[in-house]
Amino acid sequence: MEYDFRKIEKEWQKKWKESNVYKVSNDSPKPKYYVLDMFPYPSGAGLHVGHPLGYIASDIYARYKRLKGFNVLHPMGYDAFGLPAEQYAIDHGIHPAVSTDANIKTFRKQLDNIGFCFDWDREVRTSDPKYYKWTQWIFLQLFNSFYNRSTNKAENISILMVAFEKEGNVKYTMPNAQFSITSFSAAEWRGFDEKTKQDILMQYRLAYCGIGEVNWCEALGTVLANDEVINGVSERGGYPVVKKKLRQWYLRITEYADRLLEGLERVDFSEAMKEMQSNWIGKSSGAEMDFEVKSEKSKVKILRVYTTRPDTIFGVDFMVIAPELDIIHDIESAEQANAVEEYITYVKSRSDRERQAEKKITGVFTGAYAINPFDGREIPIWISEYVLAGYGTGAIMAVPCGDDRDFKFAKHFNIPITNIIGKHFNGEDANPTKDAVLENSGFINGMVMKDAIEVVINKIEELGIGVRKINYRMRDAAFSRQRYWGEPFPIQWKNGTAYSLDEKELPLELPHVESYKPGPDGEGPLANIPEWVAKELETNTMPGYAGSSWYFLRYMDPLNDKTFCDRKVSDYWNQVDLYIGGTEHAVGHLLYSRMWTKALYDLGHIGHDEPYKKLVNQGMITGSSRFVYRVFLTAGGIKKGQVFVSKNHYENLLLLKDLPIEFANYINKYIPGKYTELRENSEVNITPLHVDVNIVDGVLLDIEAFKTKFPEDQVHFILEDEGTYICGSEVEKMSKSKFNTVNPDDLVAKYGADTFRMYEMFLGPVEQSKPWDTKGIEGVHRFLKKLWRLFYDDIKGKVWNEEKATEAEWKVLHRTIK
RNA sequence: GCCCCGGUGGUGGAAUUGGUAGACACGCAGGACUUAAAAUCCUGUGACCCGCAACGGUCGUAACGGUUCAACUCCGUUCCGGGGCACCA
Repeated sequence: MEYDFRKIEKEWQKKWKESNVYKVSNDSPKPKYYVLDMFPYPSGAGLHVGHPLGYIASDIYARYKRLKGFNVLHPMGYDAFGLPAEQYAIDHGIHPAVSTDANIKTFRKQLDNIGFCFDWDREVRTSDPKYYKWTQWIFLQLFNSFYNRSTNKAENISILMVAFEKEGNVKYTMPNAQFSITSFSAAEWRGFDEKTKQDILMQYRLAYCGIGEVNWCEALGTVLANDEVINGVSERGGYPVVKKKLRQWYLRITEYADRLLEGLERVDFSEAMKEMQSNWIGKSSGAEMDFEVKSEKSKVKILRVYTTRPDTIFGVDFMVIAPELDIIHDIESAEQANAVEEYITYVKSRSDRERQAEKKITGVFTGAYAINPFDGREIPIWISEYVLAGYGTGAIMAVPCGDDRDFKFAKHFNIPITNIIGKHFNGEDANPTKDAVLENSGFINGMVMKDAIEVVINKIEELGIGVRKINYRMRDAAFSRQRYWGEPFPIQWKNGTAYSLDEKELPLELPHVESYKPGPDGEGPLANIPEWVAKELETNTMPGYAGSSWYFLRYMDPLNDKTFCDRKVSDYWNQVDLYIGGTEHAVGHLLYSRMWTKALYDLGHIGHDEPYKKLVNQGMITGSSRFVYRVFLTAGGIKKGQVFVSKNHYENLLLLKDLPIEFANYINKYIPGKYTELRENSEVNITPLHVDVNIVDGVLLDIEAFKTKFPEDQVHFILEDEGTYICGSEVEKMSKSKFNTVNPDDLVAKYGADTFRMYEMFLGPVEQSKPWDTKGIEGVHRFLKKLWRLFYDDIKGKVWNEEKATEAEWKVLHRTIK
């Protein structure tokens, strides 16, 4: 009785299905355990062997926990809204809903093949109106909330309105300092018209609309979030991204910066992951500090800067303002005005991309001076593109002996450098140390720098010339896309004011469109639909991360049509105990879903404020590409023949002078022309070509299989001495164009799901990235056959019985397990 | 440039309050079975040395140095690989 995996697996999969064995109840006396995979985007390409790695790992763990007596929630679904489906629709005229549905069917079939123990009754699709009804509902929760900084949580906006009626906004600092009205009394509030009131409330909402500089990608026709832009180009497709001012929806994630940071201490994520997130949040503490300005116009009296190093105050040799700041025109001298104007024009001409790619040292003197409040020194005020308008106050105090950028700037423009750290500064490099003893530093002379920081902050607060201040690098997250294939906003505009739709009107369904072309003025395709526009409905749609920010909650209670997830149910399942997925979502999905969880927690909809207890990041499975080497003679050569040379010959060919005689003979066989000619003319073109890895065994090419792809008479081979063809190899990303993808279906068909699953796990640690190599799968398959034979002999059949095991047998068993 | 993680046989990896390095498995080699091959079973398998053999010896955890009776494990320096950040003051 041999190991007939096809029969075995088919039989069991059928049994599982019939008996609903993986159906999970929300009502169980067993302790719960929640194992979650990052749900896939159902792309048209289907699964390759890299995708199931994490699913297999989580599946094994889910089974383990189930056997250990836990009630295990292990669901699967689809992140079905997104750009590629829409792009495909534009190119092929197929509605995204149709192509997405077809893709999901393929995915499901492939997943079933591998024999996962998902509870498919809990499947979710983010593009399903029954699902996005609740995405819209949660959006409205955010829209109708503000962040109360004194209670440190999200609260309903009505609380704010009551407070405004009573006492204005004294107790509630407006998060947006740029807004035209930042403080008002109760009387003033009552005097405002409806539109002004709504505009003010918008400045507080956790989901808000505003005009902002956004990352606009012309090629994709949409706005992208910061984490979707890599080095000035779009993450998807690598298209140029420019800054553009547009009306946008945002999530006020900055209000959660501290809690997102603090929460990291309570979760089990890898250090690398935590670091990525905390870098992204980028908390820094220091002080804002005012400098008196001395300028011709004397319009502006104060320049406010942000610094993390108040201890270096006596080393300030110049100030720098970001070129975008309006204050520049109030302080520039008549003499410098032209130069300043010229410089601002130059900066405007530079794209973000250029600014990041070539970090040139540029800048111009404004003609104005700042006064150091501690020693009265006059400090020249410059403007330069290296200071960013969006961070801190957009102005800095420059300390060239301690900061590399300031140092280079000072050197470039010949600004004298004050040394406040003695021998720690060598005059050739800045030294950012905090451990030096201060010199030339007035009242903090002789102090160690890190101790002086506190002393100086206290002093400036005492003198009333500044405040202690914490800054974050993280910005509010752009939350709208000028696209079709996403959740519509449940928002209706009336006289330029956004109002939420009533809950009863949800879901606001995505209407059918004929064209996916963008609407006018940078608006999305929904702006082309007259009925939509007539109702003044929002024409933007939500970004891809909207649906994925809360899907782990919907799995708990997927069919509920009264609420997104019953509170009793979410209290039972609570946090995801084990979450498995790739690192690419470190600062996107993971941060957003953590924020949504915290907001839902604040508003009392769920009972926990961190969604994932433990996160494991599976490594990427890279492809191992194989190459054949094609030789063409470009002059007087063969007309239609192609010669494929094996690897060793290829390497020799690259070193023409080392070409062995035997090889010259080969060439004579297939290529007209003498070896010497070849050498002198070098009119030979050798091209490595990707060859389908599925017809290569290790590095040995299946020559017969290869020949089927080319007409026999046109293909010649120059083989190794043993008569084999050795391919070249290289590790690359797995992709169809590189012919290095391996389809799990083929492997499952050949070896069975158990072999395939075991082999994926055998490849190495889940967290590690590693190249796929089918070579070792035979060994795992043999191992499983051996295991099978422990129970069934090929001839004798069943070799086990139900007798009680002897002590010796128990020993063997446990030794084996160990 | 800065930050984080890692480096043990041909391969995946065992072994750390410092105490027999390489468990287990894959692969590979030799043998058995077979007309032959596959499958299967048995044996061997870090490198080197001595010996008919049993036994034994030397080296060995990226490299070098240090602490220790004792180092894969602790410390220092360097090299290599992977990942992240990159004008955030």
